[in-house]
Amino acid sequence: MKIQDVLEKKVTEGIHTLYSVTLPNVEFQPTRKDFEGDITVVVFPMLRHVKGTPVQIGEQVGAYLEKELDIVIGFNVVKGFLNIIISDAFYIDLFRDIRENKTFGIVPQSDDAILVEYSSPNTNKPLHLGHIRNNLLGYSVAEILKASGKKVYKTQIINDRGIHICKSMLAWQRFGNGETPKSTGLKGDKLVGNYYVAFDKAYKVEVAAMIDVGTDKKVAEKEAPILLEAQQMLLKWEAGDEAVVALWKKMNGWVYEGFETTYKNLGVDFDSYLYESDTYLLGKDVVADGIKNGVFHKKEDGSVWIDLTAEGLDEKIVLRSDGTAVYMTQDIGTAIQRVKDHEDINGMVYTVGNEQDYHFKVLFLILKKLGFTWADKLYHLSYGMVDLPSGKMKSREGTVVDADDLMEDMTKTARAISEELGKLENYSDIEKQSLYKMIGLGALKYYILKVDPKKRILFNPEESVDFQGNTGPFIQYTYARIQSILRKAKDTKIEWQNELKITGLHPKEKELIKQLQVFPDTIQLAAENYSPAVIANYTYDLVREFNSLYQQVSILGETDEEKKVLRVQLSQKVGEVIQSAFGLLGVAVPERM
RNA sequence: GGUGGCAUAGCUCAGCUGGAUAGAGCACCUGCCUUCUAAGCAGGCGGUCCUAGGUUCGAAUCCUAGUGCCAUCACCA
Repeated sequence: MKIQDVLEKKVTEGIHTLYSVTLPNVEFQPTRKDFEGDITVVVFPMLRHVKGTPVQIGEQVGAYLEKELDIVIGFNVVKGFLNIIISDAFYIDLFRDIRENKTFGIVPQSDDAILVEYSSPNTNKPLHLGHIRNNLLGYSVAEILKASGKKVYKTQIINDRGIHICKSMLAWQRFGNGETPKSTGLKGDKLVGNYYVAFDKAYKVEVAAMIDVGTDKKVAEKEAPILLEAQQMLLKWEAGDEAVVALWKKMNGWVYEGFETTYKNLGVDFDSYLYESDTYLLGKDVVADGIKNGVFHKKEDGSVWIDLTAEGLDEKIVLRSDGTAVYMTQDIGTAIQRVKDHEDINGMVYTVGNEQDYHFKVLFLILKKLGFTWADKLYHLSYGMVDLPSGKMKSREGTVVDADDLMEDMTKTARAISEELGKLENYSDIEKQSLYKMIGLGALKYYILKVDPKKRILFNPEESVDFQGNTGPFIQYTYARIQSILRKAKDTKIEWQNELKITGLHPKEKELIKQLQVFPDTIQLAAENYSPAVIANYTYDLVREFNSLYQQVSILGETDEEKKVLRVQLSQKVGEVIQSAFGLLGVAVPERM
């Protein structure tokens, strides 16, 4: 039983005994560091029910608790705060339980299943820093939900069709000279991305030339020959033209290969994929049904709309007048398809940037109006943009931070720092390389995930991501130090797996146990809020607490055998929790660094 | 213009359902490596919590209005 539950019961009982009043609830908070005590009862809210001054009530309740409970060994009252001192024995018992629990904080998987969508890129250009945030968030939230007891399916929908990929295809046909990833040594997504840029360049030249000979700018932008040709290509694709489809398949294939490499390096994975080329027609049937049911209405020109003005939104198009699908149509179809594919799911999470807040608001509302009861279980995991000091990233202007390059840079930075510190003498080059990557990626992932998802991130490529303080490497470093202790403990044959016989705690040890104790609640909180930042901040606090102990007392040098055993056990458990928490963030931890 | 989000130390961020003197990191300054890894620890400096009202015993937190930044409101994605 949790200490809070025990105390709540006793406080309520005490108030009832002392004042014959039944409290609806009792408010607790951790005792501030500047006061003596472990947990604090806030007396102010009781004043509504009990007559008296906060200090009086606090004193009486404190005395009652001390008399009634063995674990309460003292108290003090400051203004309206009753600070309770809990016995070391309680925390030692608590730690015994925590230590024995090999999956501490992790709730066993239930049948409550949920689908998490993330990444979902277009296939005309490589992944960039914005995608990295999306991928890290989606992956981490999926892992957190899993740890909170849910069954999780990770998925993505790939936007593989449309005018954008046709542009790359056309440019490749024209300027490509048959280049392939193999012939150029380029990653497939990079190669295709280059042609997307090449298209834009050629397009701009054409537009400028037309304007020079007197064409109106707007007309030129709409009628540049290369653009018209790309649109022709899209029509051919939709008509199933063999040559176009073959080219489309070939170039998309290159892109997928490139993406896979990036995902692998980033350490994210998926249980399933959907392609828009497979699903873009699905929504149309639903729209047709919706017209019959009166959810949608057709205008004279043939376009189909939904009126959401009653809900405070506006009219939204769901089908163009030429009968082709818009994004909304596809998303309706995709959602329905997913529910069909996963009969056990009880909710879906869409990891998509906050620029699409409105889109998802409308999508969920439409699905609800269509009568799908599961529409209430959809959640848009909306996150802020990653901006550069110069503003928004724009792929056509070459201001994007490329995902692969960034990971490579982080690895290089990790190498430079490691070499300077020179702690890896007997590591092989391969071991070193994998460690540099682990640290570099750790820095990057933590840097992005520690920020509340809904806040935008300002990323300055000039100032490299930190490796000190509240950072991934700092936490990895602590983990490595712990492993070093455990290796030595093993070597020196300390009987540290034995049952604890200790009766008293160092204040730092107590603080550490308190911090360990809240790990399970932290996972639940992170899951409820879809926020890896909650996990990141928790881990940082835990690690700070451990380092403080580490510097203040000797662990293996402790002469009292029982104290030594406790400290080694504490170290081990802290290490396990770091590994577990970082696992939820998708960050690996090293044996040494 | 309508709607939504954000605003906390020079910079980057915490601050749980309202609770004590608003916390970390970076940067700057001062100590600490013959003893478990100094990517560390201990301490110092640094705040009109955007502004003005309101609710409350109590507001960074909740409500209202305003300011600033961002997004969105297209037969775009």
